[in-house]
Amino acid sequence: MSGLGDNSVAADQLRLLIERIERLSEERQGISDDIKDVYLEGKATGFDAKTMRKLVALRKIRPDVRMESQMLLETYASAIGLDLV
Amino acid sequence: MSGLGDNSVAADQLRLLIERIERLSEERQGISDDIKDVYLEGKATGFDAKTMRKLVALRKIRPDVRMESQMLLETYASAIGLDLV
Amino acid sequence: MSGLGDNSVAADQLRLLIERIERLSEERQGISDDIKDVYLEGKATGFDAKTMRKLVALRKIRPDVRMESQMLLETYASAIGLDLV
Amino acid sequence: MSGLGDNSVAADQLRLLIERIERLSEERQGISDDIKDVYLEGKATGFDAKTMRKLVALRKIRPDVRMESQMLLETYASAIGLDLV
DNA sequence: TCTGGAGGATTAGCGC
DNA sequence: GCGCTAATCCTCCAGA
Repeated sequence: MSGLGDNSVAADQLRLLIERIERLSEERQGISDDIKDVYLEGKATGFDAKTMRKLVALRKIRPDVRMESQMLLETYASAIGLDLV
Repeated sequence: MSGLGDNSVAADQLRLLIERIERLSEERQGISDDIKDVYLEGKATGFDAKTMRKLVALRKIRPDVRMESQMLLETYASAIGLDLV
Repeated sequence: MSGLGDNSVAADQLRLLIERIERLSEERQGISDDIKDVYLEGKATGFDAKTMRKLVALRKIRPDVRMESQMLLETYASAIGLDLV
Repeated sequence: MSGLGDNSVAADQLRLLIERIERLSEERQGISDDIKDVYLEGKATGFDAKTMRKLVALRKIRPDVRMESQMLLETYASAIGLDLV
């Protein structure tokens, strides 16, 4: 047998791996749901969800890198006459 | 003040929401890393990661729905002469 | 001047590049719309759009590769007792 | 027969639809390749591709909408003490 | 309105 | 190391 017939050791290993992944995926999904709830809570308090997402994304970037990117963008924008304000 | 000046109540609320999201996101990222590790472990044991992913995806679908889709696909494939085997 | 001030040569180059990209993007969007229309047409004729998408995706894969993947999937599915049929 | 057996009218319709989609997809892919080339050309001239992509994305947004979003972002950023500069 | 799915963009992993 | 492909993420839209 090639090692993957039913009940073989390899089959068991595979099943266990798949089940571990599924368990972890469920946990992750639960957290994703929690995150969604926080955004909804923010929205209910009057905050704009999209802007909140931008904030979170920006804070993930190291300040120096973020500012460097921003300056480059402003340089380019100015060059082609795009007003970022 | 419009409610979002520094140190205002709203500003505090916003900061707390953002921080909760960041904490949850970190947790989720940790789990994503764990999942990735399981795939790597499977790969190291000789399993094909892409196929494992397909398995996980298929198992998320209810059997009757999955089979219904599969039958429809086979009907269409046969109609245009595509050999699925 | 650093080479990107307004009206500089570099600024002109940048603007031209951006405009070319925008033109191409519009063309591409037009084609995407056409594709969407064909799916809608198929749907109106009674075909299932999702299954049509699967067909298109499958036909992009070389037959030997596709069958190889399918066989591997079936092997794995059988090993963990997942009924694909 | 349910209308999708080989050589039936429906089967022909399906095949034609699929083929139209494939033709359009090829065209679209060609344009995508062209776009990629323009970015490469820009990169070769010394421009940063990522920033160019940002420019293109920003120009797709109507100025008033873009500025409105930017102002909101700055308000939020200031509230939580994030320095956008 | 809000939920799910499709499209597009970004990013990570892989192979050359 | 870079370019390419594949996967994930996020946004947008259609449908309920």
